[in-house]
Amino acid sequence: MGESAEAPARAKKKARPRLGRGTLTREIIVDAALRILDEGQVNALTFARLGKELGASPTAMYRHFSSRDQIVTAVADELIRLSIEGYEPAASWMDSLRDLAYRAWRTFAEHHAAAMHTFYRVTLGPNEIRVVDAILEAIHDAGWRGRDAVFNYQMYANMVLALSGRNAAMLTAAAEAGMEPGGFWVQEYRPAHPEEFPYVTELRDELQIRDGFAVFQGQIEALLMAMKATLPSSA
Amino acid sequence: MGESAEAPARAKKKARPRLGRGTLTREIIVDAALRILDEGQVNALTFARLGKELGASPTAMYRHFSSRDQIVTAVADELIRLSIEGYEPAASWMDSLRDLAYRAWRTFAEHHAAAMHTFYRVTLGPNEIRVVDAILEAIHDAGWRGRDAVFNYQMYANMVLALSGRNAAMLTAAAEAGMEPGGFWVQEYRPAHPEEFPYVTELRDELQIRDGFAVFQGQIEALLMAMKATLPSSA
DNA sequence: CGATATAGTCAACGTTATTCACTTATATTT
DNA sequence: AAATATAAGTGAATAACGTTGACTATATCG
Repeated sequence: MGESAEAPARAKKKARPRLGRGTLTREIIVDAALRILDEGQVNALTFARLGKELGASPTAMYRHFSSRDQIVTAVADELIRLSIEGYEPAASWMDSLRDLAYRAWRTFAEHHAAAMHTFYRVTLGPNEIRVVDAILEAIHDAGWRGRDAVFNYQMYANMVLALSGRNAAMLTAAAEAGMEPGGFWVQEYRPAHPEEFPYVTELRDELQIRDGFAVFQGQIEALLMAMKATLPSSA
Repeated sequence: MGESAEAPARAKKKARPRLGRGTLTREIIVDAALRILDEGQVNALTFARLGKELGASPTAMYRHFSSRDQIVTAVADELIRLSIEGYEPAASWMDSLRDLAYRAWRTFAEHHAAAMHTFYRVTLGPNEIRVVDAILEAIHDAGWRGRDAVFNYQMYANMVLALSGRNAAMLTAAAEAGMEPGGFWVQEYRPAHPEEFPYVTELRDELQIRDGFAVFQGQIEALLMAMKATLPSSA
């Protein structure tokens, strides 16, 4: 056994001591995973990278998750938690739904690489059910019940996730390609025969608008307005 | 030289003869890629799989595309082409936009694994500009011009892509997990403390609805209705 | 203090995208 | 038609990836 403690840095490769027993938990791993994804690259989340981030062996994660996919699903539920942290129902159901929608947009934009992997998943996790209940509460306050309530819930929730998710995916793809954040909102067409595409040609300059959030706001307002118009007895 | 033609099957491993020069083209590769993705698995599209599908060396693809990502982008433009094949403007701008929306939904659902990789990309390809022009034509017919036209175009196009794309992603994830196609539209919560989530508990049974297209229809109608309501001079 | 199960580690495997040196089929030139 | 050039298909090699199984240390319980 000798004096291995004397010059450990010079030793073959074993610089890192073994981690203690309770060092890793699901939460710690999920936090690290989110931190790694927040650097922006879609494929940055690898077991090797997780190991480096936590000073652990890459395979240590398998003691807490049975696959990479399970880690991603846990990150998805964490994203949901972040988005509803501190949420309180507003005075009107429309304001509640607006608030929840903007929260999702903001969280997904902030953690876009993580959101890209998660926006189409149903985690069935502990936080997801909280949001679902919060949305259903607003729907209930508006006056819908039963099947109608669920249909309106579906239209709203699915739309918020889809729009926020696509924005996150575009942000990630833009970062990956080295473009500026709003890059993928810009559509710059230079057709060989402009006369074939008169409308694109006419609006060439205006198509460069890149304020994704304003578009999102417009879409949410459109849905809320249409929902309100179909309210059973709002008179 | 010699009589290698006599027993080629017995030879070491070289069963396949070398392909002729014009055998592979971008189109042929894209078609094969789409065929492979249509089998349903997200990660089925590999160079090895492409090679097998085309009877070619996996690395042959690099003579026509410089990376896997470029193949996926080409598949994206092909999806766009498929979705507008045979499209003709309808009598009213709303019917045109409905038609284009349903086409996108159908194409994305049919080729969901491919759509999952492509719905957030701006391909700037030859087919994309055709759809953009078709949408802008309907917007023009409705009466919008300039900046307003572009904003309404953004709301519409972004929403159709996001909703159809999320549906495609859910279909793919469900296939991957061995669920039935509508699996991810079902949200079945069994909370430990039902009284904490009264609205989820009350609507437990109705939450199992799985008709994604009906929801999509509702969302599109909501947007069209809201757009119509803001038309400048429709009176 | 010693047994035991749990959590972290290490080496290995099969796949993956990508690169590079090569070879051969076709198009062009003479 | 023969010679040449060049683009297109090939195969071996590499590094990184997720996952597995055998191992080994450590915290806790009796």
